Amino acid sequence: MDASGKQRPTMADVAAKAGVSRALVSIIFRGQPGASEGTRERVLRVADEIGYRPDSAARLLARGRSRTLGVMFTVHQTFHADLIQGIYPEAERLGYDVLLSAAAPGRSEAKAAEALLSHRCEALILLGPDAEAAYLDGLGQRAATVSVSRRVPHARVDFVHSAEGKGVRQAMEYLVERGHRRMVHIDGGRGPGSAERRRAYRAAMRRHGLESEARVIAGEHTEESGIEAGRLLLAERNRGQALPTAVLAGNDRCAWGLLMALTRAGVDVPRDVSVVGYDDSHLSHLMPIGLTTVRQDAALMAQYAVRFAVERLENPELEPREAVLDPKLVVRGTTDTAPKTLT
Amino acid sequence: MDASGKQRPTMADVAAKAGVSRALVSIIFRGQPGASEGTRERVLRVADEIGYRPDSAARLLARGRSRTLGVMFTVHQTFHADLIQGIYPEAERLGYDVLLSAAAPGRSEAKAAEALLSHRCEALILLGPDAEAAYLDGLGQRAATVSVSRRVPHARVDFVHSAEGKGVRQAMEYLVERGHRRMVHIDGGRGPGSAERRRAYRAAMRRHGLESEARVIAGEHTEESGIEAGRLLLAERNRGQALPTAVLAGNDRCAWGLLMALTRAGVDVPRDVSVVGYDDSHLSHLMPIGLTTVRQDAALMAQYAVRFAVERLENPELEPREAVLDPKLVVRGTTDTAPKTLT
DNA sequence: TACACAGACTAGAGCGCGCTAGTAGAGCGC
DNA sequence: GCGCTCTACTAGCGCGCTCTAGTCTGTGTA
Repeated sequence: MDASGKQRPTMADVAAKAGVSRALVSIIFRGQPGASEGTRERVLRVADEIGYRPDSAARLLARGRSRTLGVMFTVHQTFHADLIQGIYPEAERLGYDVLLSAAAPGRSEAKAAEALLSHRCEALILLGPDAEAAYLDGLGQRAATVSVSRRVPHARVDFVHSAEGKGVRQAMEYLVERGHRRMVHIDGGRGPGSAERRRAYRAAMRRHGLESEARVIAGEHTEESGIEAGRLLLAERNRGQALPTAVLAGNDRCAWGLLMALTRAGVDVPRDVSVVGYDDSHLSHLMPIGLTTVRQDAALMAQYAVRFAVERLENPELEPREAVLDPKLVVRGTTDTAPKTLT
Repeated sequence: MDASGKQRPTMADVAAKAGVSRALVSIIFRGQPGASEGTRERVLRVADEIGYRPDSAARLLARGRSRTLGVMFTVHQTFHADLIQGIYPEAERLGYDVLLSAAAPGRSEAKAAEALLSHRCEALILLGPDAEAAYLDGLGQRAATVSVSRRVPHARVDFVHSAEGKGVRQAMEYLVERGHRRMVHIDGGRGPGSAERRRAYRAAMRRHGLESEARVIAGEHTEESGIEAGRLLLAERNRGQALPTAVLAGNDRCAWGLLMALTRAGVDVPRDVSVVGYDDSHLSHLMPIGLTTVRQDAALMAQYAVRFAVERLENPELEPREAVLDPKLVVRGTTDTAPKTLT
């Protein structure tokens, strides 16, 4: 508006125009007591008129604290999107700002994390981090740090995850009850939670006397991985080997890929093969028949992550904590009783 | 390290410990000339020892400029993930920092954008914004703003998109050449680019004398939408109506949903129905047979977006510009010649 | 010897805000 | 009138950095 240029207006501008001191404007914008109703309204109106917005860099510099949470996620991980969606409201509720930084092919987690730190995030929430434990511990020393889905032993890092074992167990019980015996697991490699899921799968097979049937196909938490596993199984079938009657995928993305591969090859899911995912990422309920999956409550995990971060901020001496959320098998359309075949 | 507490070390600490002035440390950290090689090394070593990291809030406050680009995206839009991945390297190349802010159910685009602005982003890159043109124009007045995929007429906003018309035309030509006549379009509602795509579809149908066959099913750029359209078509078939021989989806997510719906119902793609997507988001090549789609080069679009933002920053007087990238039909496995049926 | 001049370094103001320590004035009891 | 409290407000320092305008050497030149 001013001919003076496009400089962004500051608190001083608002103060001058409203005929009060800078300090009072500050008080008003922080919602503190100490200003009369009339002045408050007038100042806010003036601020609005000249388009004033608080400068969070200055604000952040002035009060020692930034009240900002940094969230590191990985591009293309749909479950991360679910988590992010849950992080915003909880952070807002507690009066914290949220900054996002993505890891991607070509952009390491370290780079993403450093960016957050240099922007003065007080706490880091790492979604399924893949970096070395030593590095993550280092982050934990520098800021309140919460890891979601990935356990980081012996590190100053809080940990939020679902009870992977329980989830897998539920899925396996469900399948066994429905007559499945030839059940394969596509694992998630070194992805978050996959070690536990793998272990639980093996334990479940053992418990039902199916050790000889147990089979883990090495995979990842990606669609590619599911497709590849599907191709592998189909190739085996073409060589005369029987398909498994059920597949427990490492996560939903993997299940999704597998599903595509099987369905496109004319395999009927769930008639011929049952498929179970893991995550209940927002896509899972979309498919016409829906993906049977183990639900991790993203919103709740997000809430815990934010609270852990904030509580650690308020009390840095806290010992690293762990939140274990109970996952829950969500039965949809990709599972059925085992096909009647001779074993 | 110090018993004095966990205060994060500042430039003054480095200066004191290295026995030089704060100013010199600043010079060194900015990589400016004016310090001897020896001092430079020593200071950097000391800084490393005490774990000093520049505080970008203070830095940003001190120099007028933040050299930070704010990127607003929508959670769960896979194509946005592709774009983000492309934005980082280009921004880094030009010496800019990147901050991300997500719009999500429950978090409006305005909120996301304001967050970026208050963190002093100098420029905004909006990925497929959905807000009102007037609001976006407002943003354009306040910061260098680039919209990707969504045209914002009469607004102070640069625009990067692909030539939607061309892409659709290529797809339609391809289908017509292969004998398709009953071709349906699932549109993207008011999603970015969908108006143009819809227009181009209609024009193509007209050009081939297929006006009477033209049909647009209202949709969105989501998997749900594709599934729903699929259900609609299947329901029609069950009432005796013929399926279309080809479907042009509003984007890849929609195509993906449609594909699931059709395949699950026993419809063979591409034998019975050909499906074409739009975006070439990173999933499209994953499916076993791959999705035939119109490629928008995400990396290139990201580059343009970043450059536009930076150039506008350097020269605010610039008239709003538009980058139109040529899309390209990528033929994969979801399209085939039209089934031989009597029309 | 005097003087310019480069290179290496420093003093100190100021970025926009938060916050502590105040002040001015109204209202009240005595 | 005095002291007191309470509300409404203000002065001004300091957050950690950048940047302008220096100072202080040592060296080359007349």
